[in-house]
Amino acid sequence: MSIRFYNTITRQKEAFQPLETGKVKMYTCGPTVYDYAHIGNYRTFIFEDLLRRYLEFRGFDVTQAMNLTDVDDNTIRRSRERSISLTELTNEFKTAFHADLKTLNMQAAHQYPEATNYIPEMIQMISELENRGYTYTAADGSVFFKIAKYEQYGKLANLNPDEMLSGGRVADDSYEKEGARDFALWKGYKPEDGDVHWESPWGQGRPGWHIECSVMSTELLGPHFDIHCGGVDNIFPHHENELAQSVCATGADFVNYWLHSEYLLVDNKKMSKSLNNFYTLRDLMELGYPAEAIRWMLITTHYRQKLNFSVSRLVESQKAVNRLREFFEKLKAYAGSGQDDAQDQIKTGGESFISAMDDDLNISGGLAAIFELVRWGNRSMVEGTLSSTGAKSLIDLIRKFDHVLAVLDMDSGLTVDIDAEFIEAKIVARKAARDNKDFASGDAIRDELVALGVELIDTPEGTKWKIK
RNA sequence: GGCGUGGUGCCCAAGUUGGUCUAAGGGAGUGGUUUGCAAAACCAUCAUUCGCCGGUUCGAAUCCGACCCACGCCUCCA
Repeated sequence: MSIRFYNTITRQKEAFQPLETGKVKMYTCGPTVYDYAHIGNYRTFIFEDLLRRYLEFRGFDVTQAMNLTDVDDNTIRRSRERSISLTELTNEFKTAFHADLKTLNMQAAHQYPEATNYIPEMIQMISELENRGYTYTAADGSVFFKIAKYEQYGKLANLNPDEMLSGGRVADDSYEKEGARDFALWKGYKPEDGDVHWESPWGQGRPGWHIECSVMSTELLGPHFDIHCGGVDNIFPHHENELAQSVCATGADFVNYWLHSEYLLVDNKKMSKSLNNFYTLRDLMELGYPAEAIRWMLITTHYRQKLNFSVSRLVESQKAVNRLREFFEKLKAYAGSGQDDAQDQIKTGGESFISAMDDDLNISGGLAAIFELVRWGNRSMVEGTLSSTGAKSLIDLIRKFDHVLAVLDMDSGLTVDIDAEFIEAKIVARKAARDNKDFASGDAIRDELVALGVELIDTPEGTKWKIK
């Protein structure tokens, strides 16, 4: 059996076959760094994290590049609004982005190419397109890609260029184009661009949005690579345009598998900056929702399924994480001496997980396999039939699963306004009361701490506490 | 107008190349076990039913047709 992915360009699931055996090269569209990313944005990034982690789980050597768009209309406009330089603005949000990735326990990409570091290469690719006759230059020094010259245009998005409506937004476009659907490779300088401009064969200006990804993916992964991902809103126009540029410039095939994640919704509407219905990661953490609950919520709905965000889902997610973590902790503390080495369950559990996840990352099926194992393991521990080697084997398997899920070792990111010493002192006082059978005093201490957001858990190894 | 996705128990959600679905898994609920309390865990229970109508078939959540509803894309967007 092999891994199968739903490929946007063929609109069907296909067996995954990397270009080079055992190695996967993936390019994942990253953020435009003009503001904090919201959790809808993170849904896509976390899907990409899941994809990469699963490929690694299956033994592939993965190379991932994620671009950071640090020059475009939004970044320029925002930096001027704030009267700071473009670099100053984008550095602020690059830093914030990396911090958020860490909070959500995403693996760092191997490369984070930034658009402004690839201007010469972009000019080179545009020149190549010009040489091959795919461009024209407008009076203002802008260079456009002539989609009429590329007969495959529209294949990825499944759009027929002749039937595409010319909406109001096109009329707003102040660049001079021959065809309404042609897109800018290079934008001639305009006063609104301030000091953001570079010298080019077509005069002062700045790159169009799409060219950066064609150039940076080619530079870092080669002209032809395995997987390209992003949110479904990138299918058109961004990825369609990238595909056109790359194929026309290099003459090579571009991407073998296009994978796109669906939207995160709020009240059944797309979460977006323009609808102003978004939450940032920081917003949610300030409201007291741990990062692990957020990660779990985003990861456990299939990536091609719309996910309706709600607070109750975060609460449910936290409980699911807790169930897995409690199981893991119980296994580690298990001291029973049964005879069952759990080999049958480990075999079927592992196989079920893989066969589900191999099918286009069917995470629900994968989780079902894990939780069936959890229930069996808990029962075996309660009944004492599990052997200590069985417990160790289960721990190893859960660790492997957690390479993919990546929640067990997460820092909750939560804090309380009281220090650990205070809590420890309360625990000692409570123990003294309980040793004297003074349960009323002991319970009063428990209640006091609960009111402060701290939960006490009595275990055979003593009383532990956690932030609730 | 063109293209596309989805409607499964109280909530989330898998299953949709027909039978093993007497519909997985998580959360909530209910009843038990365990527990000084709490937490966790375990057991039992929780859809004769898969938006609606009709059809094909020995057999349909899964195929076909019509319809209803929700959402998205058609040059800001993850």
